[in-house]
Amino acid sequence: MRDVVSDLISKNTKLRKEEIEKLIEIPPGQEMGDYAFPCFILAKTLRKNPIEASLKLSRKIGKKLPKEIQKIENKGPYLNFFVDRKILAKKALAKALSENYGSEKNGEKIIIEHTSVNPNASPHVGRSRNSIIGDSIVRILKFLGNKVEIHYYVNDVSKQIAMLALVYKKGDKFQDMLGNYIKISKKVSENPDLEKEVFDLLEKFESKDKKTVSLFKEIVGICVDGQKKIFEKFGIKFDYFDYESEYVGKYSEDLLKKIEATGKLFKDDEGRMVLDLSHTKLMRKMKSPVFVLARSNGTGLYGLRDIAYTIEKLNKIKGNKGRNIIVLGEDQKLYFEQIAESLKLLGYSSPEVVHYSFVLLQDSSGKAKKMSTRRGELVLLEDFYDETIKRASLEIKKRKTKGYPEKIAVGAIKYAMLRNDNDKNIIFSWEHSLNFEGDSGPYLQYSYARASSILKKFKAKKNAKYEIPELNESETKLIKIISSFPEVVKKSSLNLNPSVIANYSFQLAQAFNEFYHSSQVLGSEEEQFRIKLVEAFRNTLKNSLFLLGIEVMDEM
RNA sequence: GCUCCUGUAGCUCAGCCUGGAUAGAGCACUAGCCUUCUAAGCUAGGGGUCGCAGGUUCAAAUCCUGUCGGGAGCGCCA
Repeated sequence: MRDVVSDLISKNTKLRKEEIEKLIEIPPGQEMGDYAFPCFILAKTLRKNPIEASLKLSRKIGKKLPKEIQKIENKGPYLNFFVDRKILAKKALAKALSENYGSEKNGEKIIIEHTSVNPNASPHVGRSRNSIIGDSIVRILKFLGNKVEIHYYVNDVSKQIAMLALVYKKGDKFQDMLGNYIKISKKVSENPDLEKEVFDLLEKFESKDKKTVSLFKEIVGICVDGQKKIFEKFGIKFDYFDYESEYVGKYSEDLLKKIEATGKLFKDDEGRMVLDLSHTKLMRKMKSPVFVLARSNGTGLYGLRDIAYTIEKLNKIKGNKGRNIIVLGEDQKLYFEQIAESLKLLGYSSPEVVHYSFVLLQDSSGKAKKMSTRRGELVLLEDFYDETIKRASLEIKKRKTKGYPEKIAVGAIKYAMLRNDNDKNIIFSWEHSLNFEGDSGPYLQYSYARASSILKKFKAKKNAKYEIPELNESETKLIKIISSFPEVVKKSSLNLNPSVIANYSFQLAQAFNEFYHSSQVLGSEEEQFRIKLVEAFRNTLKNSLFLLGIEVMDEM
């Protein structure tokens, strides 16, 4: 419909269609029409004030309106267009009733790495933001027809695992890891000798001491399995688990030689292998613009292995025009730039990166603080999940319906993690998170259930045809929002930002609830049409929630 | 000290990329609506110097500069 308007204007002015497309806006209120064209730009060329320019344009256009445009109206410097609502509704419904509404067939190969939490404990809510955002991006990209491969990079070569290894006892379970970790962290921070022991153990692992390797593997195995189970509850899956330890030794030593060939690698005063990045923009972002790749004893560091790993991922899509995406916390911004510049030196392009900010805990006084695994000041994803299930079960019991508390809990949590823009901190409070009213996951699922309930009670008549009636305000609003779904999906994929879809879903559900309240469906004169509208809504919301990883149910 | 992100109603957030018409939601608060499709809902109301100060522009929450508050980071952690 926007197309019709821009076409019309371009025929009657000297402006190019693409130019007009950008200028067209949606008026603040429905009574002002469906599209508006601000005439300030015409004022200049016509040498008239914008109000006169608008009048002149409207006289010219008004002579012959296409059938899609019902009327036009001047309002100050704006020219407002009222589209024919029946044509609008017909077009929108036809599209929105198809099952894969909003999807495309792009066929690009995309590798995405997300989650990659330290395998030392159960993930906390802050880190889960990585997985939830990552999973949603996967869904969006797949929905647009791309071939997506999901990777989890397991950081099994770390001080954290070495610390766990010091206190690990046979038979320890995943649930024990966090407690162990907090205990040993405290001890290590107070005792330098113990810290040395930790590093010695890590070195043994890196030099592939058999006993140490099997001990590390055992611990990491328990942790990865435990994490996998939790993510499964959230419907988050991975295609590959890539272990950092695979890149220890020869693999990274070879890489180091290649990096040396760039002439930017040097040994510093203390014997470390350091990459000089003073020629890059990191010059002004770091105290000393270098990237330390190996310790003075010659063993490689995390960054080196990460470069090796990233190159491997990049090679997988080489030649077939693929994309490489990685989801990282905001604490990794500078680090990632170091990786990117290193790759550039080696002649590689760097992956696209999605950064997200941390989840802060709000205490009873209203102040927000960051979570800390080491200090044990955190909310575990598992605990959050359990509490939310309790709350959902209570609600279901109250209204004696059939609902799925697990689905509601996952919906509530995912929505809470996705509704904010990626680079904004999320302020977590139990009170707000357990409130299922208004702007929340359960509200969205509830709207879906309401729609389902209508469709279930509807008895289809044979050969029933529907005419599109005069639309009331809530119907018009709902149809407009439904019809903008494909644009919203595209926008969120372009920015790799699921919050766009989260916000859209809420607007969509809200428009439906307004419609639900104002317009009786069953038994009304417009029953046939309204049923189609409800179907179109339900289908659109289902697709939109699917992209967020939120499941729907017919009853709750 | 330097770099990045962020500041919009009491609280939690949209809008900023791509400048335009009275700055939108939710929670909380007040008053209504269940013998019509699920009240996890809807309607109405109060509540805003869009952190602050400059600048650009016919027009700034939106762009630029500065400044203050919050978050993240800046050499053998991952």
